[in-house]
Amino acid sequence: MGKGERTRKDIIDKAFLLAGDIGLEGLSLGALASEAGLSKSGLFAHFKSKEALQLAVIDDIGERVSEIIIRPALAEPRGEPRVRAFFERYIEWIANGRPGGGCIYMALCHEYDDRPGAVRDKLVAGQLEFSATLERLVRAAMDEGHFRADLDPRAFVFEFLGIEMAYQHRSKFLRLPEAHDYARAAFNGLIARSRVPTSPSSTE
Amino acid sequence: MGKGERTRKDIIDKAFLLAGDIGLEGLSLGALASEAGLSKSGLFAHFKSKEALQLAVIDDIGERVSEIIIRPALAEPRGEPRVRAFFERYIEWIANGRPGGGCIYMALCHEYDDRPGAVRDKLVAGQLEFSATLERLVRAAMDEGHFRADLDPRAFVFEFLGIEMAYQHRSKFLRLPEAHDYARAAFNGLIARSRVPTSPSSTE
DNA sequence: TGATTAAAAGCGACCGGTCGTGCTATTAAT
DNA sequence: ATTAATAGCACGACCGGTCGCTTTTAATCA
Repeated sequence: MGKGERTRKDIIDKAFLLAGDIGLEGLSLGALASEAGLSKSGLFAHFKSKEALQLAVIDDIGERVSEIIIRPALAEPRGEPRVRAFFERYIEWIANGRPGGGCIYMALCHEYDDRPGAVRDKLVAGQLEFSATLERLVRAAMDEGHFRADLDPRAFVFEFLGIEMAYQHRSKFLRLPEAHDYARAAFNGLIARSRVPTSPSSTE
Repeated sequence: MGKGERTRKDIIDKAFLLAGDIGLEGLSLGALASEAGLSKSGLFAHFKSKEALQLAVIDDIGERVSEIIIRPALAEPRGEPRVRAFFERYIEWIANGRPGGGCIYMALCHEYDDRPGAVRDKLVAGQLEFSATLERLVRAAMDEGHFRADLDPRAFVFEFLGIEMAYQHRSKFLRLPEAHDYARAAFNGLIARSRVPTSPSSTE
């Protein structure tokens, strides 16, 4: 029984890596089976359909995100350090590529832009929850006086994710090495704009 | 002959729309053929392979981008209006979805993150050229004193594309209606930071 | 301890379907 | 009659998924 659970986890791990390369939909069960060291029919003993496997992979991604990004960030002091740790963990996840990272929600979405279904719903839910977590961090930093009170946390999240997306796209697809520096600089600018202003009176 | 050229353009138009929905790789020649009103084998009279068709579609996207985004932007006065027109046209392209827009490079890239080939190369080239055009606009605005001299044009382009990506992702996939406003606000912030400072001495 | 047995897991073969891609016959215009 | 273009069709490869059989595993009982 324990052995079986181990196999199931192995399959999800391999599927996680493959999905990072070719997406959740393009993932071939035959390729996954041979990668995980069993036959295609053996897969169906663990997952009753491709969709069930995809949903399991999305669950797994959520757990990885919690473990690798969210939990370590929450271990940091409240306010800017916590938001910054969130950024650092996130950028590191993207930069690592694989193993252990490399596939995050965003790369998997475009396949489902116009394709409704349980997989799409779960992807959307996962990302909304992720955004909400970051938004909560920012809101807490505002409440405790680390960020300016007139900041819009959702706008912050919007810009944050834009930076991460541009970083992922320009480093992984366009292979521009300077993307890393620009991402960090853009994030620093975002933080600077979000901090309470040091000079007391600056009216535009 | 003229008739043939017309048919070829029709096929590319349909392929452009289909690729916007399901990507360049997921595009099915059978679906495309029936959509364009000919048989699957009829396609091969116009394009000798799927790859040739994909390359033609990418060329077509480049022409559309020139026509719909770049050319109108260049008609605006130099400096901020030109950069702003670039942004407005781009955001409009994304918002339109279809017909006539909706498919832009970014949504097509993830399929080729780890798949080398002529299609990937052409996609990369198209995007680098697109980025270079925007970078040239920003650089000109700097040279003519509209933007601050210590601005990094590539960093500007990085943030610009990040905003557009976040907008596309959050409006088309997550269906968040506020994405439009946040994109515009983020762009205004980017412009404000890029302008020459009105208050003469601000060291920080 | 060693034999029995039932269940769990894995395997190869195979199904219907779709894919990209060539070949061939038919059509239609010159 | 010639020729260019098209439709129909067959092909091999691959897809997600099913089925029946064999092997391994682990608990049971003598």
